[in-house]
Amino acid sequence: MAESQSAPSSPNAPVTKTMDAIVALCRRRGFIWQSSEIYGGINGFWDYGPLGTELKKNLKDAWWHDIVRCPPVGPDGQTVEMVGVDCTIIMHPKVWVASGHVGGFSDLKVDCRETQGRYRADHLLVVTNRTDSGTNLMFAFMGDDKASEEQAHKRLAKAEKTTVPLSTAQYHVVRFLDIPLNEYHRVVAPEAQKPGSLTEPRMFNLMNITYVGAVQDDDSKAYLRPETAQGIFCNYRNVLDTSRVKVPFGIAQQGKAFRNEVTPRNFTYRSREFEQMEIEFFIRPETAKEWYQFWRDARFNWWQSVGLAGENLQLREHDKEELAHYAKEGAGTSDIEYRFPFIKDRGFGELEGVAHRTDFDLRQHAQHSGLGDKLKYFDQELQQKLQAAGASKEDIAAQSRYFPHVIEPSAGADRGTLALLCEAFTPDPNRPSGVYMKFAPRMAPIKAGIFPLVNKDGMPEIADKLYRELRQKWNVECDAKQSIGKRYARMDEAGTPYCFTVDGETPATQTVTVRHRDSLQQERIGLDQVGAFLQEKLG
RNA sequence: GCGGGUGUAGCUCAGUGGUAGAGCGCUACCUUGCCAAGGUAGAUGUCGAGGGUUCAAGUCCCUUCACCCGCUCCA
Repeated sequence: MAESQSAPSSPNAPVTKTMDAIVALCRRRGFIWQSSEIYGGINGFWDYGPLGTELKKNLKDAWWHDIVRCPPVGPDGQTVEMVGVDCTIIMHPKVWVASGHVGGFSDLKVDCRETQGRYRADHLLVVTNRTDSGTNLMFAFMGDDKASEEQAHKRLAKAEKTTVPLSTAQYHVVRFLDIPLNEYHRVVAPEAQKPGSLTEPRMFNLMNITYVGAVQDDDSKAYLRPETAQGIFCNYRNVLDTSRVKVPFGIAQQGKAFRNEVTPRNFTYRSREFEQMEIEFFIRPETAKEWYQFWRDARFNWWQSVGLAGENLQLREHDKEELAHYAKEGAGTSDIEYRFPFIKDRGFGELEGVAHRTDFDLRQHAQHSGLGDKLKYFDQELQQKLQAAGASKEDIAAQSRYFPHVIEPSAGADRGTLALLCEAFTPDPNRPSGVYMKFAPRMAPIKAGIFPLVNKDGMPEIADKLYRELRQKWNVECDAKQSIGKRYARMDEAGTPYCFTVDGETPATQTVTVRHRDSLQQERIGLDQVGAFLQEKLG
């Protein structure tokens, strides 16, 4: 633990860039705290303090501005059309049946205490003696794994002092789920040496369940959304009907999502409640490749623009076998990854995934909602183009109505905020704080500190006037207490890029000093130039 | 979920059965003349929580919660 000592307890203690040190600074300065701390905390939930809230808001606002209000020019040279929605966290339970979440992620799982393997209970089979005495061993195997099955048969044969193939008159295969609990001590798990290592089946539901209405029964069961995407898909028709967008266009949403992670770990990186920033971008199927590449690169560039410009950021294309169920047939999936200080195995962790989801979701909702082809997009431009080209009526009808394909750039706001924190954390033994937070000025929680050098001789009044003027546009802080060095040091740990100091010369010359966080350099500028200075630096 | 470790003031830690401490930070006042300066005064502890052993528990035992590390999981 000595090596991972966190933030400085004294001004001169050396600081190294470790996750412990970053977490300690986050706590100490009010970026991030554990939720419900006074009750001992709750695993996988985190609160943002004053500085963290500003930081996260800056990231989300930048995303909203750069994606929804002012998106980049598309690969076709056209202005990208993008609109926002803000959907509920609780949706109709059928949404999650259609999306595949209910089927795929609420399974009974069985753990092996010996091998630490985990199995889906309904995939686990057991080979056993039909007429056993109540003491014979049983051997479990994976139903979809031939090697596992053969091994179980061989081991049973050995235990029963017979040979394979086992006589079907004497031996049979049963479902693990059909074996009574009091017989588990006789079951040998796959790869295990001793019997009795399997736990009883437990429900692993990755979605949070809640109940809507005062009566809690199966009919009132609902889920907290595990992704914001489905709110977009469910409103896709409404957006088309009300906002005059045309394919290609995007719908963006920021919002909370919930997942019962098996093991929340690594500070806020894997939380059970977290915030997403998602785009579903609807396109003609044949343009999938170019739009996929466009968004992948645009999103990568965006993360660089908010301060993750170094080699800690990388773009990684998924291998085929890594692809999600909805993306198997698509143009690809890639992760934008950041090298967090805590992830040891590969070094990089996902910030955003860009996936070609094909038309999977819209088709699923078309089917489950019963709307069918009514959820298809009617492409009038394409229809006119086909008519002009002299296509047959049948072809025009068939081709101009379709389910758009979707490119989904899905980013984590909390992971992004954490990456900003990690990237900004800069140890510096030459400054009193031992560390400063080198946020890009656009992201910095506090844009400027305004200080009277000494708390007298009219300096506080001038500083206060400047403070009141600047706070109209930016989050700035005025502080007159204690020595100027302490105030600069505090601003270093908050990551404030600029400090304006009113000193003895100010009344005569109407100038203040600007102290630059990264270089520690100072310059004098006119008191009436401060607003313009910040405007230029912050964009 | 499994195994190991940790938990005392805001932070870093001392305290091995007998009155809860230090440094830093924080607050007020004084001082100040550009990088956590100095003086004076002050506030702050469910010793992670619950239970047990004991005349007496921060300290020993049990349970639990949280965090860290390694597995596992991660549509």
